[in-house]
Amino acid sequence: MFNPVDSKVSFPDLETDILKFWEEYKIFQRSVDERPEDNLFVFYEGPPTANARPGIHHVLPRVLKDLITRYRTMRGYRVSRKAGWDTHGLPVELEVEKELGLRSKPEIEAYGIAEFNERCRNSVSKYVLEWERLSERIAFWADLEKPYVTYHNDYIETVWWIFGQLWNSGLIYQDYRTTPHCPRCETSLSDHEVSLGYKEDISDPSVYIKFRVSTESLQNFKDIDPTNLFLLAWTTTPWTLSGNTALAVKEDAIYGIYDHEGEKLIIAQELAESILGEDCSLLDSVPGSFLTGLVYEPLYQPELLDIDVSRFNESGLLQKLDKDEALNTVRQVIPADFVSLSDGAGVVHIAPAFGGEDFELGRSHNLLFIQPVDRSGIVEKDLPGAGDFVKDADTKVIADLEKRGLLFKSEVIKHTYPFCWRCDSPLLYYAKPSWYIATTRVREELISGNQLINWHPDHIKQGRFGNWLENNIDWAFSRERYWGTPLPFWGCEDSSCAAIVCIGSRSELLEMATSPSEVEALADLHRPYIDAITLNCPECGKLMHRVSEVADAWFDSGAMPYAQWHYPFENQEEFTKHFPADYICEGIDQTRGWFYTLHAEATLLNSVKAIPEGNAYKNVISHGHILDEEGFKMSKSKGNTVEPWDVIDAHGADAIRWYMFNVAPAGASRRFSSDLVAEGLRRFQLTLWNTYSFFVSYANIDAAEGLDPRQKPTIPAPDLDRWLLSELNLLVEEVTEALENYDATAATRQIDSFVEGLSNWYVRRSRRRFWRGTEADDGTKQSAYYTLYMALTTLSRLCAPFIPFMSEEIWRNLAPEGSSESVHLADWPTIENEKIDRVLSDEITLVRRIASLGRAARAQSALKIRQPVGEVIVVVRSDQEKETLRRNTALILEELNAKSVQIMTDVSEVLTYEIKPNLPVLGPRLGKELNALRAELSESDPEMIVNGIKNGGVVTILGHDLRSDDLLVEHRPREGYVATSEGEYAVVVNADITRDLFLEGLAREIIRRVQDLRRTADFELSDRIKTWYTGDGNLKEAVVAYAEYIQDETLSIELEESIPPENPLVFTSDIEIDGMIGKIAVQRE
RNA sequence: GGGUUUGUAGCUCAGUCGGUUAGAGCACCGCUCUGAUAAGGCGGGGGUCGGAAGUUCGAAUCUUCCCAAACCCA
Repeated sequence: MFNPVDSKVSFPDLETDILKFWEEYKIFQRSVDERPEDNLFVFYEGPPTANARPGIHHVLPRVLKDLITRYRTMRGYRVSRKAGWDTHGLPVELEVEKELGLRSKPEIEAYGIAEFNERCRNSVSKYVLEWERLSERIAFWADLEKPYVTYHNDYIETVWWIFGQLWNSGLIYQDYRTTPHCPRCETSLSDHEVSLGYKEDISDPSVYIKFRVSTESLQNFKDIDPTNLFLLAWTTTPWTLSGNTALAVKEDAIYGIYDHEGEKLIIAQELAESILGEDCSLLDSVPGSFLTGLVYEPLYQPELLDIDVSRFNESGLLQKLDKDEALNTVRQVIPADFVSLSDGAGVVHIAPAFGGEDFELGRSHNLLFIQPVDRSGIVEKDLPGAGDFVKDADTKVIADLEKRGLLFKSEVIKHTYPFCWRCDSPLLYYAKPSWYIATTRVREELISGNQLINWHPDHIKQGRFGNWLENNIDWAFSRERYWGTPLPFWGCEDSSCAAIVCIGSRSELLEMATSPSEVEALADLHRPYIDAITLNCPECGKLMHRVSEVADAWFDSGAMPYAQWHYPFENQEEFTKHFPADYICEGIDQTRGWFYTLHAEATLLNSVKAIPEGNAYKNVISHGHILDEEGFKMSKSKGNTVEPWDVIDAHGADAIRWYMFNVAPAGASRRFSSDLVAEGLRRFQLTLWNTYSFFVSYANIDAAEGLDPRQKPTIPAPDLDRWLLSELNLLVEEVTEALENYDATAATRQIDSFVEGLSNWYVRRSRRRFWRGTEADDGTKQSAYYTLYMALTTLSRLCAPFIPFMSEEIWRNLAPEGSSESVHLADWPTIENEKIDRVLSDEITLVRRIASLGRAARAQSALKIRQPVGEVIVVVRSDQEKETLRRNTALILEELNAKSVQIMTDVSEVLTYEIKPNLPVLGPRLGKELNALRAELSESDPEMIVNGIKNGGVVTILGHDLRSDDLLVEHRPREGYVATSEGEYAVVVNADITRDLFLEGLAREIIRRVQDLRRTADFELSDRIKTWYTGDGNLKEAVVAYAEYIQDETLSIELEESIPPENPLVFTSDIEIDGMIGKIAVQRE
């Protein structure tokens, strides 16, 4: 006996029970521990940040991770999965800033870094419980009890070790980079943050400035008089003009030299008219390349004002110049591709300290680098607008230039400009020193390593990820922030020594610290505590202080394969065994995120021989995003997230999981739809559940007679059973292949279609075998039970990784004696090749197709299904198909409720033909003549052609010899016949109803009414009854003629023609069938 | 601005080494069946296969350009 199964089930309740079972019996732990230690499948968990509640969009990656790891477990691998939390970084700091009402770095520092970081630490665990609760509820199995946490000291120490390895190999250097900088928060903004703060219609100055060309450089400049010759440049940021160190032109553009009110102006010819107006004359034209090298007089010379001046050296690094060197360097015209002729003057003002393109140009042309504005945006020293914020300095600069006669034109434009999304300050593009890892030095290794990664979807490899690696730039990994892994670099306080050391471990720190006891007392490696530790300079013996920056939190995430084990300080063996990962899975946005940082750090460490392998992972699913109903990404800030608990409480976790796998391939983005979750539940889960429930209820009835579904039948299985077992094994094959290929969607779609066939064909066709009593058994009942039992227990294992709860429920109830107590401890089903019979599969497909056509034909006949018909004629393509159907005659008769069937390959009396050219064959052969042939074919007599090509004959049309392979013959019903056809198949129904058929139809109507009455009376399925009837002569005749049939079908021990007794135990109903009136009654025996 | 991906019925998706009338599920309408089912069956409406041009006997499928969306980058 199995536990009774209610067909009405609440999946959320069921799942909660299963969760208790898993917890009580430690099923997860055992699913790991019971697998052999030497057969590992390594999974890495990409750490989420738990500083916000998890949304439905966090469910997808979790269930994809869980699917593959569960599958591998069942395949016999030991799959340890350490959970992890990503805890550092700006998003965390921003949350805390918001909470505390802090608006800038000075305010944070005034508040206190220690307390601030403490708040950050608490904030990241704020929602850990929520995450754990959701993870558990959706059956995401991971070791949540011993997760790795990026803020732990051990984790930080491993990150330091990595820095140490890279530093020792010279892969780390310091350089400037240009970033969008908020002068009020005094920090760089990420691109994402910048894009949050663009504003339209911002008024800014639009000024054209005259740069005087110095006369010394004009020896050979055409025949132009060098006096009063100016280059005309345009800018919307006059405050950057003091940082100007070059002018850029487009080499292949034409520049004109114009006489304008006695001055000579150089400007792109294309733009001249719009800027100069008509009040000018063209003196000469030159290409931009002719201008390069021209020396011009600077507008301002900060080098005279004790402002630091540097210059890019040959290695592209900035080198500070002394005053004389600075004064001896001229400013020149240089070429640049990015010079636009769509606005401005075609001459671009270059200030390397204040723009990304400018900075790169400075580097490639060894320009001067002058930054007379501090990080809070205040102009320095004696420049115009000194002491003012840059935007306020603009008007003073303009006034100054006007006074000096160097302003050509000053206007105001409206354009789009970025502002800080937090404090609304205008952002400045500002070059700042930053720490870099020379990833470009291992670019070849990054690219060749990528070739070994198995990407899903595969276009990521050469597309997104491959392109990113091809265009790799050095990794700027420092952040001027507080809550992060502190960079382990200490610099000598003596600027003439300027030595830098990198600390690779706590013990090294202890060794080099000026006060080892302070290091020993260091309970937290974060700022500000670490900042207090000083070292003795190994070069000069003076004090060294830590640099102020922390590491990019992405660096932490990429360190996870090592840091999760505190490698190399501990767990060397664990690390070796768990590197690289067999499988990882994250969103498509991680291409430049975790997928890259993992790959980069492994490649770098391998290149310095710190680890034996250069790839951190072998297989990866990069999944698309869950979008909202409008197709936009879900995010907390947009407020368009879906609460996962609502969906779970309504439909259950299995339903969500199934939806995630089934609705779209993992790589595609999908709009979340609760309706589709419900649809999957109805179509798939409930169908499977009801099949299961059907099985259990009948098996329990028959158990009373000693029937055991687990018992292998002694007689050979009927075709239907063989068919199901064949389909089942094909399914095992397909699902296994799909999962080996990390294709969840293909797998679920196969399972879906199997369950459809199981329920709507196998069970429907087998229902009577389960239903009839053992006394009527022809020996195939045992086979039916056994077959369905095999299907359900196999399905339970196949479905276990997808819908772990329902699979568990089925397994726990049905699993054979001695099986593992959880399906998740069981082994993946093996393919029994000898059970696969593809011919049989094709045959049943044909039979189902013919049955479907037949039902359509019957529907057209306007006869109800209960009314038997005399004959159907089935037309198929070949003798082989004819034979197949002949073997399934009984089945077709029953499906179509017919008395006899004729199976033919040619029925010209009732059908006519339509002849079509077989295009794939004739197309290549005939080419252009195909159209003429088509026309001719539609005019020809189809019967003549069919007769012509019969038995290998040839028909000649328009000079072409056509054989049967060249043509397709389709059937059309002749007028007056009820028939349905599809391609070369057709079913014809003879709609003549004889008296006998009519009575049988009536009998079936009566049976139906009795069954209805049984149900209204709430009888049990197996209750035997007594039945009374009275009525119209036709009805009586039908009952008499088909008494035995009616009794069998309705389990009526007695069938009596009389007025039923008045008795509360007797249920009576008046009936009316096509105007024939009667009465029936039933009573339980 | 660049790269990658996607665009097929109201919704979610199949289908593309070029081939005959572009399919399925859901939703909608009609009919039907029912002693496992929240179901099942049969039929119907609903598509310029994102748009345009080209190659070809033939294009949802190949080529080019354009449009839209998502993601990444600038």
